[in-house]
Amino acid sequence: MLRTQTCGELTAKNEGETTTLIGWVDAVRDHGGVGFVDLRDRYGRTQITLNPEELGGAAPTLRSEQVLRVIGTVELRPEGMRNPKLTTGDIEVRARSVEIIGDCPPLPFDLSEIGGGEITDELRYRYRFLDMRRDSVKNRFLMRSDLLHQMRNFLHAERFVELETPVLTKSTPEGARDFLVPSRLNHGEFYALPQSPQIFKQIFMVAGFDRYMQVVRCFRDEDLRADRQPEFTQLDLELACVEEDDVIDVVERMVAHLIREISGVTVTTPFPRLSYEEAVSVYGTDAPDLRSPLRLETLDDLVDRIPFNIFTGAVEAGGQVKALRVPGGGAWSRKVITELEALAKTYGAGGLAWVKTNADGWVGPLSRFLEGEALELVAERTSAEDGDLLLFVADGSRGVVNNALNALRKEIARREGHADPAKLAPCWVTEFPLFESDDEGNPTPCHHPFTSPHPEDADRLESEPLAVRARAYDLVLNGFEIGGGSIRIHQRELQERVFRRIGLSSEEAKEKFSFLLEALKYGAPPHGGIALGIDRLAMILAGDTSIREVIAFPKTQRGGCPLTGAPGEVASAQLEEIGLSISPRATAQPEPGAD
RNA sequence: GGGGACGUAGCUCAAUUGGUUAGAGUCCCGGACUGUCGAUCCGGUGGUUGCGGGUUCGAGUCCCGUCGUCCUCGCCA
Repeated sequence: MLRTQTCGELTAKNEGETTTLIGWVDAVRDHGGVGFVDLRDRYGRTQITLNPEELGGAAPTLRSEQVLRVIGTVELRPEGMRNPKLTTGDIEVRARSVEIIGDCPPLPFDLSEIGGGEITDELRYRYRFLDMRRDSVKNRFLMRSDLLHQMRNFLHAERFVELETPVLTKSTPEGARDFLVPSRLNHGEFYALPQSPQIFKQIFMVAGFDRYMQVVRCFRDEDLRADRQPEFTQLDLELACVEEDDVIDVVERMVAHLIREISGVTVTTPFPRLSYEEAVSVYGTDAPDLRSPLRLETLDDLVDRIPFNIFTGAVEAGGQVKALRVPGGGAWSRKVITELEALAKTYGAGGLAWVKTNADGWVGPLSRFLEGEALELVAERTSAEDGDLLLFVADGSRGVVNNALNALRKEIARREGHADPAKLAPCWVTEFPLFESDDEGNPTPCHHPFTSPHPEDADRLESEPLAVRARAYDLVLNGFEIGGGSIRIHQRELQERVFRRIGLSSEEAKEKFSFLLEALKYGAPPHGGIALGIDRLAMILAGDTSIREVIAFPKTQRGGCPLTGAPGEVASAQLEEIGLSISPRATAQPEPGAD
């Protein structure tokens, strides 16, 4: 080894020892006759004392982030010079040799975590190797490493088998847009990168592995968001001979264990469970943030007694009227409410109706319609009290009402301090519909086409497909979907009925999924599983609002990698090899000075 | 594809109603200093105001376009 200790382990016990350390220059404090260097590595910081005379006069010029190899003696610091903030703060290393073994130019940005403003993400990711030297960034990746380690330990102890699946696989018709990889050996044909290893893991169940796990990269070519990257990591699980409760049980024991180990927080099990219908009704979303106590109330049955034609019109059009009660919101200004209305409008709401109570009684634009009996009914339904604000969204589309109110509920939670990142509120959402209606009104899977219908509803698959519940469940944490899974279809006959229902002919089904259908013929046990989004889980445990913070080399919103510059053009010879040519439109650059 | 915010020194930011030579901190370079731990003090270098066009006597500031970053709607089985 080139070093005898790390920068985090020398203490008073090592007094008098000779040590050799290697680390980065964290700070230089030069006092002329004496100088100090904080040497930093992954494990900590150690103060080096420099005396120009003892170093033979010609001491090198030291600068931040150079890599130094220091040979010296461990000495106790003089009384009053100790630094209680460092574990190595009782000692210092008096250098007799300092060598720059990795020089470093002036830095493109300030690594100091104290003072200074925020650096733009693009710059941080372009110089991620520098960014990661900062404690706050480094610690996120150490945490993520612990998280994966704890997951594997837990699951291996539960007799899961870690198996791998291909990255070059086959494009499937459903779901997100695939990333395609051209085949050199088969011109005109393409692999697809997996959106998830769904079918492979079901085949592992048919093979009898019984309990499968994999930490696996998945790819979806869709637009990016703060919580979505084109490649992301899942913890993928599948179990044979199980029902919903078995999957839910093992996952919530694991998640409670992870949260305890990583965050030191105890969450009680079992986690709360809500049906999909209940979640949408009460929170306006299938991924509710249970840290906020606010609830939505449906007023559809009261609109006949509220003389406000926007409300009655919404219900007559097949939509809804729902209210959100904000305790204490009576004190909120018109400006704040206008901001909330603007938010609601981004989700397609025509406007935001509201009333509030203050010393003048009920005031607000809606108050002239809400009087007497109507007011009493609404106040009773929403449990409104003096000093409250009531917000109403009415629309002919239930989706608009729920999306807008979910956004308002989250925004209000943020403003009221209910979105404390240290609080962790997991829940399960169950009994999703098996299908939703696509643009043409045809049923399309809510989850994926291998999800088993609820046994009570299976006979309505053909007659009332949209009313069929699925044996699907999502794990939600602080308003983020961090996992989703289901009990799968393990009978070929039922699987073919579902394919038919979503408009896949038996030829198409055979073409796309013949390997699964084939496997299901050969003795498939009942099975089910789940996939957890590791990036999102790590993000929440780190208290962040973007998964980029816990991804080592993330992509920008346009899908670029600031570090490597990917994606990039390739040599024409490479294109020829795979039999591809690029259409001119895609590569045409406006020529400077043209026209 | 749509909406919004931002883009000024390597970095973080400022610049009054459109008005003189675009400033400060930090970094970097030089100097002073034997106990600092965000060392301090003195001096200095550093600018295509993202890019292109327009309005104007005059544009960092106003207008149009474009590029980039971030947030978001659509999209994400």
